[in-house]
Amino acid sequence: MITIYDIAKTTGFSPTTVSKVFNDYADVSPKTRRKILETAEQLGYLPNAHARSLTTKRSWTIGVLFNEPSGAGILHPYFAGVIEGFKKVSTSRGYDLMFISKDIGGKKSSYLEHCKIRGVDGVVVILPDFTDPYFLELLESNIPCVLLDQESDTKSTIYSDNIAGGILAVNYLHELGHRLIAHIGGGNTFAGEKRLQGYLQAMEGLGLPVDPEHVIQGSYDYTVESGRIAMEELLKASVLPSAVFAAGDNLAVGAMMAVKNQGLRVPEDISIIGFDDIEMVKFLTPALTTIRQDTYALGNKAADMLIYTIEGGEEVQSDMLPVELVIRESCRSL
Amino acid sequence: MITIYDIAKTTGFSPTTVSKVFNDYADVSPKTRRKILETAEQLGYLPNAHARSLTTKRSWTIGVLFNEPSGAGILHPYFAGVIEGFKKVSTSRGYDLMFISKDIGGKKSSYLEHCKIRGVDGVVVILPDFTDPYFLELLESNIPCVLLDQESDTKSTIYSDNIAGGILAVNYLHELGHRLIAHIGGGNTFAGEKRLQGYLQAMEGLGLPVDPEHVIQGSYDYTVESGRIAMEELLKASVLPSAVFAAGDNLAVGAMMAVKNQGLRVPEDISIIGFDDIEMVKFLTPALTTIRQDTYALGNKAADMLIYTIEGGEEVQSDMLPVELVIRESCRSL
DNA sequence: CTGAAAGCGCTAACAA
DNA sequence: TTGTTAGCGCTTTCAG
Repeated sequence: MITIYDIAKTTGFSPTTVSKVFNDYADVSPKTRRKILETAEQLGYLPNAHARSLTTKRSWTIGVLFNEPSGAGILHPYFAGVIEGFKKVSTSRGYDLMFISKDIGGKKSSYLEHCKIRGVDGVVVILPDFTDPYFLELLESNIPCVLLDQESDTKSTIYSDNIAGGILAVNYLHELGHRLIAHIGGGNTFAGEKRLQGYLQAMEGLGLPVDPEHVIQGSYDYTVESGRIAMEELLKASVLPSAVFAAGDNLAVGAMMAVKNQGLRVPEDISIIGFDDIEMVKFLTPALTTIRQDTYALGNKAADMLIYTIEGGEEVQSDMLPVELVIRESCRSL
Repeated sequence: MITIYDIAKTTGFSPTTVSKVFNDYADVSPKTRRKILETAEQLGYLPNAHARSLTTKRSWTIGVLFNEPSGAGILHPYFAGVIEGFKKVSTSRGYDLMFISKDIGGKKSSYLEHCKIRGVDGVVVILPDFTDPYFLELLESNIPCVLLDQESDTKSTIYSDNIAGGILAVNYLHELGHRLIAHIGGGNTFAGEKRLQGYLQAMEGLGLPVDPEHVIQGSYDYTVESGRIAMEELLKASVLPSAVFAAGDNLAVGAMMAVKNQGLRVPEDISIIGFDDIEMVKFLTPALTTIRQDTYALGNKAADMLIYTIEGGEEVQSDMLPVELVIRESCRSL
């Protein structure tokens, strides 16, 4: 392995000067800079990130925290989209991404400990379950964080305008003539609660009564299976809704399955609208009408915020991105 | 930050002894071991991974290389499934995962350089394009690697039995009575070529002629769009096939779209079989018949192999996992 | 069973 | 503009 000492030796300068060149110090003459750069090239020198981190206390690494227990994790398009967007900007700003789990060195540990051991500069948190004590511990630490789909006074946060999304969905259904509008919720999650709130708010604004039988909670991990179960429940209601707003596309897909299994049709018998606009839903029959959230942009923004904090920004930031109604075929006009 | 020096000071032992405790050396008396562990706990000591890596030349980090240009990357269920499986075992063995891109420190660089700078212990490669010079450079290096869907003499490899999958698909179609069987290929990729090979082999075995007009290549990144385009091409053939075997589920989905857009129906007019069994396809109408590959198992195995190499295994390993026909509704009996 | 000393590769005062 | 010195936190001989 070639080190700055090797470069120092062959150029005749000191290691310090060599180091200065690689750190863009101004007080190096153009001539020596050139010479050092040249021989570094010739020798095939590559800096050692660990050594650098040891002295500077900066690792240029960002930890990625996401849901493991559910197994949905990385496989869920929401997560994947956010990470994709996040990676794009963090990479261009010089940071690499590392997965942080509760496992480290093959032993169980907390997220916070894992982060400290690895010396990450900051962490992006994409956890649906915000009651996890290890997550809470992280929140109370002074590690730079950005939280997705979460609210916090101490850490920066970013999320889609879930309430507006819920309202958008209900209003659209109302415009189509629907009055009996049910909701399949995203369980005990921030996004789920906001979407439910949007639903409730819109129903009230429209003067539509909410039948308690028409509000069913799906599971926090937004699986198709959970949507199916919720819809089966809904189909047992004394009065059937004519439309349902599902808090996630997977839930909506599950709901469509349940409807079909029951011998009913979407949208002829029941209209369904989802939330997310994951890629697959436009290929369903009927293609799913849904509320689109821009996961890629969410990831971009999250990275901006986190890097701002990492690089000394004091302000706790928060941002909300607009959502959009995407009309396809799963909702019919009454 | 608490270091082993702090522990040494408060316990009265030397830093060396403290270090030995954390490295499970046998030559420490149970009593001192206990005392050191206790005060470490009290002081809230956490090891510093960078410092450790600097001396040991081991980072307990595995680099993850995957396709970025296509943008499909992490969003593709194949990739996500493999990573999920890979992460599971590598994490339990004490390794963390880091994304490796061609960007480092905000500047362009090669994969190999990025790996060396970060000091990863090994890398898992999931790149469709095996002509990428930076990938080749990595192959020629002595960094431990495991390659997915690739063949190599110098690095360990793992993939599904793509040829058998192709054969399975064609034979199934043949059993259903199909004779005019077309193929939409996965382009210039290892998996794509093997699947094509399986197709050709089966056709020949069955004594079915292969109409050149009936073999169209999709793009290497297996997108829905590329499947749609390929199918449109196929629909212009002088003789229409009664069935098509698509080398990937996304391609199959695109093909289904094209068929529908043309006013034809699946499977009444054309039967379609895919490859992968990504989650969404069972929710399509008709639900897609496909060849399932076990991406999670692929990831598990890949991690086993890579860690074997990292930890000193000399042997270049290679493994092939079986695939399975999943019959649903997109192929009809003639 | 314990510890002293050296060194991993790099950066950061501070002098010169 | 350049170099000396010290040190980041840890591991590893090797000696006691």
